[in-house]
Amino acid sequence: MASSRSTEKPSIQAADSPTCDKPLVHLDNVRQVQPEVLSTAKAQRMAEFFSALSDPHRLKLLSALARQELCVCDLAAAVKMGESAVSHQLRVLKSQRLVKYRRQGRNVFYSLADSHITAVYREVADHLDE
Amino acid sequence: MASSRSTEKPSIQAADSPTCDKPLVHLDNVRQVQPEVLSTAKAQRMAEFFSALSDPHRLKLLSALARQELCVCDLAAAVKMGESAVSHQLRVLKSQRLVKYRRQGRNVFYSLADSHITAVYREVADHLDE
DNA sequence: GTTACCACTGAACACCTGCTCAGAGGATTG
DNA sequence: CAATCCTCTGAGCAGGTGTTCAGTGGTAAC
Repeated sequence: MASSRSTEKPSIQAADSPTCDKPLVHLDNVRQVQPEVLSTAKAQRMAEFFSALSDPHRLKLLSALARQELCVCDLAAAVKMGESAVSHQLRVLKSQRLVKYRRQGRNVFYSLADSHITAVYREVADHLDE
Repeated sequence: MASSRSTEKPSIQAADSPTCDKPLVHLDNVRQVQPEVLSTAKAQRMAEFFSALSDPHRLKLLSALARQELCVCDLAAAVKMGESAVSHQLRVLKSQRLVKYRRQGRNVFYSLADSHITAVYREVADHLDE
């Protein structure tokens, strides 16, 4: 038999878990939980999304855009950042589809992309307020 | 109306904006939006919260805990990480009150802290699925 | 008491993030 | 076309993040 503890552990190894050098205190729990664990790919995508929201300057930009659409230099003035820095951060927000934009003459106007954002915002605000 | 393009800029400076070397294309917009911008303190708190969710391993841990409470070594096995790494990450999740824990003998069992977490999870999943 | 086990911690290291600075691209004005 | 404005991009660098490794503390079993 495989493994470790004392006298138990009947036919513990799942077919796809070839080796088991870890302590595994409650192996049955582990096996129940494992199918519920996020896939690496999906965890990665969600992490990138939250990562886009994990900077105070980006959150300020979003809160400004929640009011109305704005161009880059106005955003920079509103949140007191350099325009280059704003542009870099907007790129991050764009990559996660948190904002959309339209060109008008020399300006590029940004606005929030969809409504999930505000919903997430509210849930988090509730969580932090308690 | 106030402002915008070429020949104006009469008494533009707000009382608390002493200097203005930035382009400020649409000053009226900026002044409308500014009070809506998150305070630095609140933006910081929200950023820290999202930051706790911005790592794929931590998201995997949370998805495992969504099923049932687990101790550290079981978590390590479920998400295929070292136990030390899990312990470090759980510290982050604890600091944002995303998980709670109870001691039982040699084990420490972790579980999700409250329901806002799953709500946030659903909103983000919806956002990413479209 | 001794041993084994589970969990936590600190240090060191590699990697990633976000800023500033300098410059390029695109569009409008004169 | 020349000049100006708004925006974007790449390089370079401080600072933060996440891992492993080694060691500590606390609890249960012998």
